[in-house]
Amino acid sequence: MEQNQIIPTPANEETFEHYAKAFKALADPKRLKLMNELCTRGQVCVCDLCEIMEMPQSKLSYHLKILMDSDLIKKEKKGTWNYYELNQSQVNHLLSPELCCLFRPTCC
Amino acid sequence: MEQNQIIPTPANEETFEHYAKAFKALADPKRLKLMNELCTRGQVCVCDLCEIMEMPQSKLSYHLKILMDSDLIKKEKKGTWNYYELNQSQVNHLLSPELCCLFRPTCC
DNA sequence: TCAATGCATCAAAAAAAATTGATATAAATA
DNA sequence: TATTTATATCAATTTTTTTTGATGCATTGA
Repeated sequence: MEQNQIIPTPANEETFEHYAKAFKALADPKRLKLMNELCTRGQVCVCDLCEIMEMPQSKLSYHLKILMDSDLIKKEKKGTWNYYELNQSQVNHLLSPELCCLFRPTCC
Repeated sequence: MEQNQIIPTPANEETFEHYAKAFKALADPKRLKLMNELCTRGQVCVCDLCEIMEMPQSKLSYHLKILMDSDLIKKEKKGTWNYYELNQSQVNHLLSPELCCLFRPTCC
């Protein structure tokens, strides 16, 4: 799925659906803030994110799921806690280097 | 607004709102196809786009407006016709080089 | 085993976006 | 000037997304 070399993507319906879904996940200011927090903090568990984002837990879970479904973030379970972090390779695949300081941890 | 050097973007509410709006414009498969058509064809007028996209005119105008409002496309009026084309600098500002073949005309 | 904590999911309600058909406006042409 | 063509916009409807509060399921620790 991910590679370093640029391989042409076919311009078909399926491709547009795929990217539309990814951009839909990015199309919300709270989710962008969420990604930015993960970008600067690294791994964070849901309960900490609730406080950081000042969001009820069910709402946060909803938004985390949307980001997960587009591979923009990753989850790691440690005992009772679920830790989330940015999925750098997917972010880099989609977004320009200009957006590095917001969402691309290794870039700046 | 646009520059070649990378200047850090502040991670505030306003910034997230701004990019959320841009990604929202990209968050629809028809609009992505539209951008891809403009990418490969260059300047196209609305009536031609209607046929290319197989879309009623009012619907097309709606989607063109959304792309315009995020600066992803540009309009040029020539007599009775309105010609639309991709706004390369904005596309490049947002999207990764990997997406070049779909939306970045000069790239491939 | 029992309570408490962390988290996902569900159903209902609210809000936002997309679609549709109709109408308005402006330029071109007869 | 009257008609046609190209396009934008509007209001009503439909569809999709988001929010909210409740519930359920693991896991931990008493």
